[in-house]
Amino acid sequence: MCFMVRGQSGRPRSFDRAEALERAMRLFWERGYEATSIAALTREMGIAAPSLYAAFGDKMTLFREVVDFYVSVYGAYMGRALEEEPTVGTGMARMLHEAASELTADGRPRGCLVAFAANNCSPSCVEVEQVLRQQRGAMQEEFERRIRKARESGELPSGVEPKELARYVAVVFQGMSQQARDGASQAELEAVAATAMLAWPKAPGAEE
Amino acid sequence: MCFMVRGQSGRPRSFDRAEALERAMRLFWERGYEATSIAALTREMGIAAPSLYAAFGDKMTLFREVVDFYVSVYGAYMGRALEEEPTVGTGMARMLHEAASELTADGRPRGCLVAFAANNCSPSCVEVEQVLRQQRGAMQEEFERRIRKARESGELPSGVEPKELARYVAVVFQGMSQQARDGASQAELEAVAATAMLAWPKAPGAEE
DNA sequence: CCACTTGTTTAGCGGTCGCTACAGAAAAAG
DNA sequence: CTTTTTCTGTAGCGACCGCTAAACAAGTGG
Repeated sequence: MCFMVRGQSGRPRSFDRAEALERAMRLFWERGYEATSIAALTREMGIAAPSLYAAFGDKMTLFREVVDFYVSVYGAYMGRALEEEPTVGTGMARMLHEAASELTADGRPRGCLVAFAANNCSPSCVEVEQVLRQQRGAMQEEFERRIRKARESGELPSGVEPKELARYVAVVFQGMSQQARDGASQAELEAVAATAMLAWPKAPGAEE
Repeated sequence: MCFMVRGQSGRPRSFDRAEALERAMRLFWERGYEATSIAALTREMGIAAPSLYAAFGDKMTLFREVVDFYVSVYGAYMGRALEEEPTVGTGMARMLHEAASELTADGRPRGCLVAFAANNCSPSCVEVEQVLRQQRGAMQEEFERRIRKARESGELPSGVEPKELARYVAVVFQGMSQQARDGASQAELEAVAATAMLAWPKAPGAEE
């Protein structure tokens, strides 16, 4: 009873926590927060309810963790596209182009979890709606920062409003996500992305 | 017992059916299909459950009627814009511009019911999801028809693909709807609509 | 008045929801 | 071995879900 601080006492967990989290993510991704019951989660994760609650807290805490995991894994391509491309225009184009394939990839639910997992919520779980709303806001702000940086370096006309342009890109992405849910193919979404980029402001020095 | 076919026997209904339908619509619009319980509906409509079932059938039948009503009343501006404007370009621009104010109007839920009321559904009510999916498809086809007509009359370059362009407009509209839910103002959505129309194909004869 | 039809009210059905009390099982510590 | 700690399985809590049986109320037709 003295210094048992190794955190290793007691019966060991009988399942892989990371794998269980991923399975939970799949279900939330497919059906959304409220429509995913604890019973469905335990079935899919292969564990009983008390194990779930011991490992992840309550349903909402689990969902938060799922969202964090999703964003860091399945949303990472966005930040990469914006960082790695030399100009904001090619960055946004690449981001939307990659979104077309990410949102329709085989072997996973279609569309974006952040865009759809908590759109229709009972009054009891507005908190969950807020979590995703905040994530969408963060994405939009990332767009805005990149655009503002480009404008300051003279890459875009000074008349461009970063907030407005960022909102436009977010609109296109979210619309593409809905289309993916409704069955649009990768090629169809790529065409949408290409069309959307026709609205992108011309560089200051580029005459036609 | 002979020919009482006037449909006027029995105790008369004690509530206004049309008003009850409208109140139901508000609730579905705000919360979506599954998150709106019968208890919430009866409370809001001011009637008891058996009256609801007698007048509207079950929950899904009521929802279908709500959707039809919504589309014919709150979605009518779309068809009007596309019909009344002389060119497809001004028609789409007006439609998106009006959407910016429709989706953020005071005194009603934000965003489009058809876009959001059944995004996260349990396996038990995929049917409802299909109803709205079909409505979205109908909207997109309406866009496509108008674009095709314009192309055939030489109003658009022959390289334009009506289906692709229609999907782009649908993407913008659905994204705007999401933004409206997330709190975007009418002015902000109008800016998005204006930006989106920058991608609209130039008329064949119009040089710059 | 009575017969008939239809709406309303109360009360509650079987089922699922998120969540947990409790007892047993599996590890480390002594 | 026993004790302590932590996880697992069963079983079920109270609340809510969509929906409805049954008794009563309010009209029409005779």
